[in-house]
Amino acid sequence: MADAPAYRYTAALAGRIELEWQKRWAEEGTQHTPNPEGDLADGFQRVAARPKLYVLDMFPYPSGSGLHVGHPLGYIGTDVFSRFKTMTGHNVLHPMGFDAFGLPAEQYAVQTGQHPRVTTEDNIANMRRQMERLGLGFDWRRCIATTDVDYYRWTQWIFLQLYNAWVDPATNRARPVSEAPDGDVERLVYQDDALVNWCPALGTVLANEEVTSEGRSERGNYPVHRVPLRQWKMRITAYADRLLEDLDRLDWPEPIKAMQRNWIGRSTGARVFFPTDGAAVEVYTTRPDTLYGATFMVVAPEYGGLDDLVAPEWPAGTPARWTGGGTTPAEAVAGYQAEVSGIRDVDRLSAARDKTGVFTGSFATNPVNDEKIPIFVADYVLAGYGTGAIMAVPAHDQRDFEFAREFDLPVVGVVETPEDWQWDEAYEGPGRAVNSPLIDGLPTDEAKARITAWLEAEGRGQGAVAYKLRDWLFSRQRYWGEPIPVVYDDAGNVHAVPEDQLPVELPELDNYEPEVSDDPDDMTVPQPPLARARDWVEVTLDLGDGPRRYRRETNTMPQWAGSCWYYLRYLDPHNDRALVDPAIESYWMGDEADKQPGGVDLYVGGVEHAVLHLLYARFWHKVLYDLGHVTTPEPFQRLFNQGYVLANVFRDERGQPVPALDVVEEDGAFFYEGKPVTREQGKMGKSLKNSVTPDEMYEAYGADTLRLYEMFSGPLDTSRPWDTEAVVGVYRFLQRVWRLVVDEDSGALRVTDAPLDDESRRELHRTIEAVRDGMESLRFNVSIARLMELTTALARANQPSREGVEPLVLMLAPLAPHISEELWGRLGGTESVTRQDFPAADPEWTRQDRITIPVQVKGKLRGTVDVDAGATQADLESAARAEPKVAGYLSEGSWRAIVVPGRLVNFVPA
RNA sequence: GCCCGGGUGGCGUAAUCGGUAGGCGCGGGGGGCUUAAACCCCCCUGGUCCGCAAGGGCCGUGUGGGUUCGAGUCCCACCCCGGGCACCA
Repeated sequence: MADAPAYRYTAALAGRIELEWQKRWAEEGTQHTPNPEGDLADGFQRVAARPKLYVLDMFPYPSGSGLHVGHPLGYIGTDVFSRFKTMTGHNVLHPMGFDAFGLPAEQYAVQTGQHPRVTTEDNIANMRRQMERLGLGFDWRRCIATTDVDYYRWTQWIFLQLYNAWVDPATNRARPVSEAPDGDVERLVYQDDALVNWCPALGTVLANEEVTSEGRSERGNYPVHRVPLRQWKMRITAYADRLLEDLDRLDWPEPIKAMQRNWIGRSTGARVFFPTDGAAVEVYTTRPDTLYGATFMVVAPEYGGLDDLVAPEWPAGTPARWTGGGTTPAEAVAGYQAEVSGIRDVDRLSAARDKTGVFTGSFATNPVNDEKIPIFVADYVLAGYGTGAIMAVPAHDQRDFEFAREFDLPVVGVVETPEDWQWDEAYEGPGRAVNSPLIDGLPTDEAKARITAWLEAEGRGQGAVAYKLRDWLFSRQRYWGEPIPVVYDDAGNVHAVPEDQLPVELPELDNYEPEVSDDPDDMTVPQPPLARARDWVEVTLDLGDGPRRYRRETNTMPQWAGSCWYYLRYLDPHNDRALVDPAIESYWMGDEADKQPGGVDLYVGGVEHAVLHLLYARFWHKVLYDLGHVTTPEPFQRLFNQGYVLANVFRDERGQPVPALDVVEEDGAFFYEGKPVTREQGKMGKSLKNSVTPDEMYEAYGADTLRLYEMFSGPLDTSRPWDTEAVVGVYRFLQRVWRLVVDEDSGALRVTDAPLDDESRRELHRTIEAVRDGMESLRFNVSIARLMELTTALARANQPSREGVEPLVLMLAPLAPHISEELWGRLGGTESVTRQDFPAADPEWTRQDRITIPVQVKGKLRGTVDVDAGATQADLESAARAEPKVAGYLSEGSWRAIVVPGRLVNFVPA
């Protein structure tokens, strides 16, 4: 190393260049993006005529372990794209912030007593340092953290906007409740006593979305129980249709759209009333055409009207199998309810187990044929979907079929089945209706329509839609979250804290203990940590009728709250009169063509947020849109999912990960401390002991090399394994570029002003075309490959031509900004490369005059011919026939030529 | 079970309209520089067969079929890998 030439591009030199330019960028505000007005408007004149472009990353949680090389993949991609777009004449906004509320800092506070704010701010400072060291060109003036009081003040303000709004059925849009014709409307935020997912080990309630299909917490994998609790909810279901329909207008990956559609889960069918001895039971079905096949009815264990359905005693002849061992229906139902709640809930959420249930002792009347059918309680029917009650058609629904088998109930086919149907399962496909007097012979779709019309005419039902989407559980029993800005009076009535009394700040606590239970099955729900702050909870406020005593809400908001609107705050981060100035909002979010929903032009992040974050943010945005606070119906016009950086995970014989760095390979096998270990691919992370930090990479190669490596290892949307060994490839490339400009021994400038020859110039312009294409489509790996080829070509000259080197340096600038700044300066540039125009291909030189055309015989390549680009079919054929290698194959028989001008010639037997 | 992605050299990838498969990088091999090593530079590198060589033949994009003058690319069936949802009536 010591003997390296004095001016070679080494890690040490790269480090010096990078730190120097990072300092200059910060001093000169190179990365600042001006607003059209307000406190960040300085410099707007220069870019006023440019189109705007809003490029956004999903902001990170400020983790204590900082970044590993996998984290910044997307940030580097958006940075390259942003720098490219700036050089092609856009006013580009590319901000960064921190999603800083969350459990880890709170748990650390519990263990150490250190205030979560201190932990959080330390972590933010560290991650920001790492990002700056990478040369990521964020406008840090706009940096926000969701934990900033000035930020969560507006999160609380938005909460109040929703609390004080309802969806007007006349327009299907949110309006302030103050405009409601009468006070009795469904607010978009409300309290509900419904069953919640209580997790004793975490000491909190979780959203459905945070519970796995095994009935455990997504974080920590602890048991979750369903218990009734008074909780805040947001009425996202009021927006289900719009959230579904507007997906069609978004430029998002289809799989993400599909996941959101599936999550919303809209289905159409009918509600049908089944008379009983008491009140009629209403069921929801997507197959009203199978009504004649309904041979029993099932309600959920939590069904609201269940008590009225329980008969005083078992009807004569009730099979023992139906009673669940209860001497009366009431005893049987109560026993069953107890069985399926509590600890059994864990199992209940898992599919594919035997059907269970008990008979209620009562019957309903099938409205189409007046048959008496028994009513059961069973947990395969969910209280939260449809009406919580179903008509069971065992012949045409597999779940009902299994239940009927279990309880020996009749299976009556009412849809024509395929000829050889064996009835060892339900037939769920379409077919003509049979055994159904009102609709016999009709195909399924027509039968549905006909029977629904009949039900409506008879007043026995109506067409209906149902959604899988549930309202959003919005309370958390945690400290480190946004306080919910409501108070309660002595009578327990809810009062919103007036806007002018925001923010409701988090109180200081001595003890952050969330009262976690040692018993993961403990069902007693404790008071949230905020309840400990007595002086804060008990408060005197003047809510318009003089000072009175109130009790504050002690639940906090979920972590999703802050991330629902951060993209709006970046636009106008210091505004203390509004969450964002309307003129600034419409400048950055508006769509000038007015053909698209508008919003963020490019939003890059991982697929893990396909549903939750992206659905919640769309929901809030639509409410803000309805209420006139934003100008677009959607927040994110284009979404792009970056891939992950994967890494080898090595495990010892117990399956424990061992430090990947210390594993050695011998003849294709892997060993750690002499013992064999297994290898697999996984995410990079501390727990898998395979993290590589950016800091190690700057040390060994510099930030530009790291950036370039990450962009070169594959297209941005593809996951790729990390391979430290392969990093040296792009490092060598940067050394070659450096050497084009700088003499390694003397440091002198090597370029000559002599022009390129025509062939080199053609190559240059074709490269420019390809590089631009790769940049536009976020396939930087292709751009880099072409730049490598150009570099090799330019290096062939004794003295590289400035005509080729300057565009090369400019094209490299978005990817490797530091070395490009340095080289640009050495080439005589006086202004930052970021202010230069990206090279444009001259059509004069991308046009090909002579082209090489492949010649095939019977589809196999046998030679090539060089011809004028405009050669006619006849010219091409005769040139091809004249090619000696080809002629050999054509010497016998007669051949017909298939000629595609500009493409190829193929000879086939005539 | 249902719904999405994806299978190209030893490895990461390229070939974006159906038209020369293997460009770029890693790894590997050979050579140069060096007292030596590292760094750096140059050349070769899909498999296989024929040939002293120059050169050439055949095979080859997960498997099997199909469409086409021509298929990594389009169609059908299947296999494997990854992800999402999962009693939603």
